[in-house]
Amino acid sequence: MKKNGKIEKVSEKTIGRLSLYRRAMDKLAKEGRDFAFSHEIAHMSGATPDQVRRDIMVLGYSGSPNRGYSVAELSKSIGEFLDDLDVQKVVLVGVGNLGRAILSYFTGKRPKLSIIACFDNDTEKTGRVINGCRCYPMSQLQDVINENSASIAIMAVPFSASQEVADRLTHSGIKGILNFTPVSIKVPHGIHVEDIDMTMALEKVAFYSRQKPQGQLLERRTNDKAGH
Amino acid sequence: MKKNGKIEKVSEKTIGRLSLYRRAMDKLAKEGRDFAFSHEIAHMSGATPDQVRRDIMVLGYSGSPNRGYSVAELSKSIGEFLDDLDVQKVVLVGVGNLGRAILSYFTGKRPKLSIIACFDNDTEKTGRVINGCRCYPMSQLQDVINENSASIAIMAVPFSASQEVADRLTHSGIKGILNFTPVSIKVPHGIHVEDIDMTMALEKVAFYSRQKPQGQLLERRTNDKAGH
DNA sequence: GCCTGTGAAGCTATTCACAGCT
DNA sequence: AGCTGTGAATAGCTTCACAGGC
Repeated sequence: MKKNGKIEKVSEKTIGRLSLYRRAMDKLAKEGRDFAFSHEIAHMSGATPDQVRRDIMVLGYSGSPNRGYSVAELSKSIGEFLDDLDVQKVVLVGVGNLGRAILSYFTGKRPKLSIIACFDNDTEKTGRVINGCRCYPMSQLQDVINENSASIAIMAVPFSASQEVADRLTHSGIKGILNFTPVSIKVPHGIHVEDIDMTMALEKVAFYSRQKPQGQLLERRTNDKAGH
Repeated sequence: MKKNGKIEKVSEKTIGRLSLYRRAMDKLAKEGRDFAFSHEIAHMSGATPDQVRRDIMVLGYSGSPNRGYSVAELSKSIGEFLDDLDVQKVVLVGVGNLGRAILSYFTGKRPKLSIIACFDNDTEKTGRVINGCRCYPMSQLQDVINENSASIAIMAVPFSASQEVADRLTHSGIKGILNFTPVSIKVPHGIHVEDIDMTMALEKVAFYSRQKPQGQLLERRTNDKAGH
């Protein structure tokens, strides 16, 4: 998004990294830092200085060549870009081990994102408050989502229930899904799905940590000096 | 990897998708299917038929134009490509909510990947068996990794401990890390790190599920799973 | 005819390289 | 001197398009 009217495409990768930069800013702010250079932000976020500067371009915010970026202002700019004006309401579906871990993980992490309800079929769980979150039976999914205008769902249900739950969520007006299920769910056009596939991630690590025959194809060092 | 000597670079994305294709094969096998077409595999994995065919090329395995790919043989080929000959030993560091969820999630998921130990500082946990996995104190990290030749670690520790744990893991000979910590860890060259950043993922979903002022810049969903 | 395998084209994302600032 | 902002070049990925096979 440029300062003037011109609209520009922002890549999904950039969106993700902006979230990381903001987290870096929060950390620096806590340490009392007022300014940071692109290479510092890059180091903290696992990116390159070029990426950082290019990503920040979309915010329409500019740093200063001799002091870098203002920690407070960059954080604010990212917030204006990423966050909604209101708090966005989130529901969690599936309160098993993973669901509970997610609940305690996210609680209070981001002020503009609030998990307002969770759902499960297990009558041991429904009606109770779990990790600070009220648990409803699945039958109330639609109602609770509508009454609260929740727009985001986190799915941590057994894979066999994935598609059915996804359908019910999209019918209830959910606009984005964070899917922890190892299933590629089908959603109507315009609904955003972000998959977190832990098995795939572990298998990737396993592949790259294998002893490769001749250390081939994993590298491609050109002539760079230090690590990253 | 071509059939003949020629070595070819395989992209990280392809590695990830091969893992998904194998899972699709496992599912089809359970349903009694013997063959599958690229478009079916694509549908099940959230990919395109072109991608599927191209990814499969690296295996050196070929399908048949009129029956598609043999479910059993494709699964076997992917296994030969992705898996090590031996079982790869995995350790989990950090047995909080998330760590326990990970333990129960992965148990028995993949025969060639075995979580052989977990670690924590909490003396309530150490010495016990948690979700089928023996829990050791952090002080025994190096010893247990070495004695068992573990090559992979899953990190689910508090972010403040991230870098220190990563250092100890790499010093102990760990070759790959699945990092659930919201911190970009620094590792020596040659060690593979895969990050699962749940906060970033949720913020991405939140961004894309926002009602945008003029529906601008969100057009053009490229990697839209639903396709059409 | 509809599929696979694959060179070639088309895109997207990252990196280079440098002007301009302070 | 060392940084930011940004066109231009490059590398990496995906999609097109079509030959070849059953």
